[in-house]
Amino acid sequence: MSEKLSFTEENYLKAIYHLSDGGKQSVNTNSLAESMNTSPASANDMVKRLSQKKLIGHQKYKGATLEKKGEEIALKIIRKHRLWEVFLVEKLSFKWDQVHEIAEQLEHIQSPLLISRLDEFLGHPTVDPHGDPIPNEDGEMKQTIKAPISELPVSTKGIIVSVNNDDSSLLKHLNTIGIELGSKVEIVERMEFDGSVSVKVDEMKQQFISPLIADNLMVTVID
Amino acid sequence: MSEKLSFTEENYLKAIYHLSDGGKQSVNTNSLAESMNTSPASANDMVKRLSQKKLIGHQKYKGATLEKKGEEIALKIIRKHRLWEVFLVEKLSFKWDQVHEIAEQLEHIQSPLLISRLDEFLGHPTVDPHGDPIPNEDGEMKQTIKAPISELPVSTKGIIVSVNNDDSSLLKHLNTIGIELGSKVEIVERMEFDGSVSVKVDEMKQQFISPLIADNLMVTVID
DNA sequence: ATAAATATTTAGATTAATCTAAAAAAATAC
DNA sequence: GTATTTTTTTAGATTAATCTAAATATTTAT
Repeated sequence: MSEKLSFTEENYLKAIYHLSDGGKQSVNTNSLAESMNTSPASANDMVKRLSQKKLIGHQKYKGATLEKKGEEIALKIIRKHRLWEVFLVEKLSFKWDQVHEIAEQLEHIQSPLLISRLDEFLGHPTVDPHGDPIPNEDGEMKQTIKAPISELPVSTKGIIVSVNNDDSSLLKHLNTIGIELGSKVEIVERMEFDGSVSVKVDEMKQQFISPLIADNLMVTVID
Repeated sequence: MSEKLSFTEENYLKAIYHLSDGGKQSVNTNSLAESMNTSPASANDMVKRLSQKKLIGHQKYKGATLEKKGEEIALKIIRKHRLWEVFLVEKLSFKWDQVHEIAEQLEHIQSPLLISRLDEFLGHPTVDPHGDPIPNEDGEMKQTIKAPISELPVSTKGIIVSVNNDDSSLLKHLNTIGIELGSKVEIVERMEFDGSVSVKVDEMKQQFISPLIADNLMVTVID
């Protein structure tokens, strides 16, 4: 059936998937080359190769578009990447910002059984430690909901994905109360009179959060 | 420092390590080629390459011998391979005979931190699911002790590594009582009057084992 | 709508890892 | 100790993935 792809080919497919915003747009040679840290000529060579294999579509001077088969492969790689990231953070105590490079390697391991077992072992997570959604076995991804803590109902769980504010004293405060990008939070209680919020951080310590902070902490909702 | 090796180069080093019985003997081109499923010409090409990099020693027509640096690398790969096998069996419920191929891929992932974390996560195992010893971070391997169940003292733990007997009714019996290659056993009690033994299998069910079987089940001792 | 800037493609070369076929050396057999 | 067999090496070719430099097409600006 489908002949085995090289790591490089897989990486190109993944890059095309991301740059095309999930296969919606076509990807021009230069951005692809930049994303792959290579020359436009090399990117063009690879575009020809992948197009020959019917994984992407390509007309001269018109950029690359994912074909169905190519998109399937890209989604499988993304699934593997994100599952491994969950493993590294949840089981091996890595921080959210240490896992990407390792997952870039692990995503190329070939074994469907390994991935389904890993998925089960991790409890079928739907988002990775950066808050990005994990495609299921059929390549379907749940749409993620991203909102400030101030807008989430009580008992919602989520992952801190960004801080809408770069005031250094705010960042320092977050640091001291143990909240960082990638932290898992659960809304415990909301004080309606002033909008302050009580959250549980990383399934451990409970923290009180001021209305201002609650407005600036963006969270991706889990489940 | 040491330039990154290709998967192929790593695999050759590993093969040379195994074929030379841990660096003791020199390895001839033909056996290396056979072990790598390739032609003697290709193996010879690679021997030249690795010798150029000072990872192995090589004189024309005299075969290949591991240099210190090459042996270190080989041991690191073997360490990774065996740790991943433990992970697959202990954490992802693979059977001992399903893990080799996947570990062949995982052993090439580069990240010392990943391996030390994995080692810790698995509780610093000293043998893999086949009973082979796992080198530590310094490349040292505990010598394994292999003996029939009949000779092991009470409370010893081990892994079934072979059955010294291919009587099919014995194999069938082992099968029905849930003992197979790779099973983890602990000696619970020995009946001195007839040499029969009570063992705990895979940390669950307790089983009674006849003297004949106890003599024929070879075990590698853990710890 | 033409010129200038940008993007894309082609041509030709390079490197790693392989191959086949043939030559050369070493081991073995008689 | 010569002939035969086996092992090892060389020579030359091939394929994938890359590169640089040059050529060509497209887009943008005036």
